[in-house]
Amino acid sequence: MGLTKSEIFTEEQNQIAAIAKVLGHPARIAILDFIIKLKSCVCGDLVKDIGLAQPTISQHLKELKKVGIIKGTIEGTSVCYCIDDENFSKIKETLNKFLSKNPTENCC
Amino acid sequence: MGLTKSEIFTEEQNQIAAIAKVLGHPARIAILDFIIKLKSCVCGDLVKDIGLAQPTISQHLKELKKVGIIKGTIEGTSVCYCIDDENFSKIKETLNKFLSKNPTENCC
DNA sequence: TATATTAATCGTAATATTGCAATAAACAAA
DNA sequence: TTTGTTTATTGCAATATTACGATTAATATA
Repeated sequence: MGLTKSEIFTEEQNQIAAIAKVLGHPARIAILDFIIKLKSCVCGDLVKDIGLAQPTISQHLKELKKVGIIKGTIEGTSVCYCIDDENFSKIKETLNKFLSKNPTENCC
Repeated sequence: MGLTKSEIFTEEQNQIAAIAKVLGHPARIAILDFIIKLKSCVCGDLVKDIGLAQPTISQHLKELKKVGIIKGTIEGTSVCYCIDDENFSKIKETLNKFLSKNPTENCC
């Protein structure tokens, strides 16, 4: 009831789902788009660009950080958010591995 | 609230997020694993294999069908669920396009 | 030190998701 | 037609997510 039964799935299934879940919100995709385009990596700029309240953006950044897609570096009073290249590569590998296991034939 | 503000994001951002969201649950990954391995495509076999109640599996199948990853074919009293190859290819392309846009350099 | 700037955290309301029991619907077989 | 088999739908309880105002924490600057 509202609670995912993680224990009945494999480690890998849970991991893939966890990554996909974090990517499963347009605000987080928009944040990644913004950071990847190197427009800026300062949190405040994200708030201005995306159009959600600062606490909301902060919350989404936290989610992205949790799975290791981005990392934050404190620079004075502001925080610089960047792609965590090493982790993001691993994440992409995990997803690609799943996406590439296609059935050679189908039954219907 | 609890309501995603889809209108402030691009079509593409919403689309990527919608796909990722559906993949963001281990039961749905397990279902895809099962179908892809061609163990069986009958709904009832999924229920037995995965260990969630029949209505729960049925609900997850509905989600997967909604974004076009799978399709269901009625075969007598049972339903055969298979990967919708054409749609799944498009979905993978969309995801890969996003995953491959990496920043050439990083700021931190 | 006082004040501004920036981002995180807390608390809360609204909505969404997950899971299942009960039931319905659709079809096959006796 | 009746009965069994299989899947979908309904209704509901428990939990999670999204969003934001208010506040806090941390640092920079006057």
